[in-house]
Amino acid sequence: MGIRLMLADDHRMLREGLRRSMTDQGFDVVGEARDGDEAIHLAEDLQPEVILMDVTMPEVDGVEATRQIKERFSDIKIVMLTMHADREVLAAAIRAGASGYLVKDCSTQEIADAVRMAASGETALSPQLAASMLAEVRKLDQPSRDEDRVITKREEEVLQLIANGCSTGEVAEQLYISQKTVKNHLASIYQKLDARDRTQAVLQAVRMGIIHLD
Amino acid sequence: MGIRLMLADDHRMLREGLRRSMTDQGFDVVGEARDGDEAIHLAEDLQPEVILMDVTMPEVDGVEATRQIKERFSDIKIVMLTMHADREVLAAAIRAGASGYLVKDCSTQEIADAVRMAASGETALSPQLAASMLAEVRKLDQPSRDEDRVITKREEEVLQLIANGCSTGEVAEQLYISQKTVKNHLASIYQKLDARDRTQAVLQAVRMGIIHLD
DNA sequence: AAGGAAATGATCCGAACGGCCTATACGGTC
DNA sequence: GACCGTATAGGCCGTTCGGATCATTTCCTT
Repeated sequence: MGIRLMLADDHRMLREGLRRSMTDQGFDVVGEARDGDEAIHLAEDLQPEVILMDVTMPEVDGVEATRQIKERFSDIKIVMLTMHADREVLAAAIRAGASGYLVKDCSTQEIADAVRMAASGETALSPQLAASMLAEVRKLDQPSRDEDRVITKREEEVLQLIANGCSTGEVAEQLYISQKTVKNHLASIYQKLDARDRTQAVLQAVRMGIIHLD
Repeated sequence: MGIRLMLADDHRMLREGLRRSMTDQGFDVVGEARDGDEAIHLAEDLQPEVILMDVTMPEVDGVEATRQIKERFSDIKIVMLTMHADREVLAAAIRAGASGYLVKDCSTQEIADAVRMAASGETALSPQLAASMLAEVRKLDQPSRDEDRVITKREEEVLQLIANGCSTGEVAEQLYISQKTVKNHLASIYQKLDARDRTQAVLQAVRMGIIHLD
């Protein structure tokens, strides 16, 4: 029999397609998980050689599931699947211990190759995510590096709290700083984001993806 | 030969899986498109009976592509595929003229059934999106009717201008009304949206889809 | 004809906001 | 050691904001 493979994806359509493709490629698909939690438990029971794991799944996402599985069963290789080439997610996946990272828009052959490479201990990245990225990723390994950061971490905290509905005073309380400091941070934010009040600052930050709406 | 089917999805993996599944189910897969633009052109050339169209695609999204295809070739049936059950998108898809709406987490059999139903003029919705939704959607079909409108048209104008960066005075100028009236509208908005200041009001309105970020 | 919602407008007032200036402390970098 | 950015904090001041209350007109529905 071929390499013992397990699938983890919350979309049945994709699981079915993968199971057929991978079986045809000579792999032994020993199980399918519908979410990250199930993936963790099934990995323990089935002990597959390689797991093809989707990034976005209910309950526990693929990255976290990967982290937990690699923590307990470090010889299980995990190839991540994702819809879109996202550097942040790629970095997180590599950090979590993934042996590969594939964009779903790749051929059956490419997936099969990646699984075989993973099984033999190599790392496979989607052709779309060239090797050039790898270096960058290693560098960018530290959680949200300081370069190209528009506003500072503290300013971001302030802005996020404002977006969450806090007033200046409430932000000060939550961060254990004075109202004046909060206003200082805001003034700095206004400059950096080219905003003239908190409303514009928050909107601009949302547009730029700096902060998130609940 | 079976029903002439065309696929439109930007993920090759999904296209390959679908092509195999649908071919097995007796359909005649006559073409595949990688984005909305290609889907529109291929639909014209191939004149398929049914198109399985992903919602999220580059260039032109599935909903817009559906709208354009139905506008010119109203007898081509389109079944939308989506990753997640989203009422807003569902409503948009139905408005655009889609004959079906499937969540990707459904079986090959369900997809095949939906395609057959679409071909015979019926509307198929994912079991996950019960028929109960349909009524709601049809009701909500007219572009922003007055009922169940949270804030009035005027209030919406005010809020949109605030979101665009206007101060109270600037809103007043643009709408040819006094600052006081703007403040009155805002006060009314705060009540309705459960906000205590313009920042929260705008954010809440964005969350609710009442206003849009540039 | 009556009632109600929407849009318009006003006054008063306290609280919040934003601009401006200054200052200290800490951590890096040159 | 000097310098720069960040985080902290204070004061001052004029502007803006939001709450409360009230009035007028128009339009739509009852």
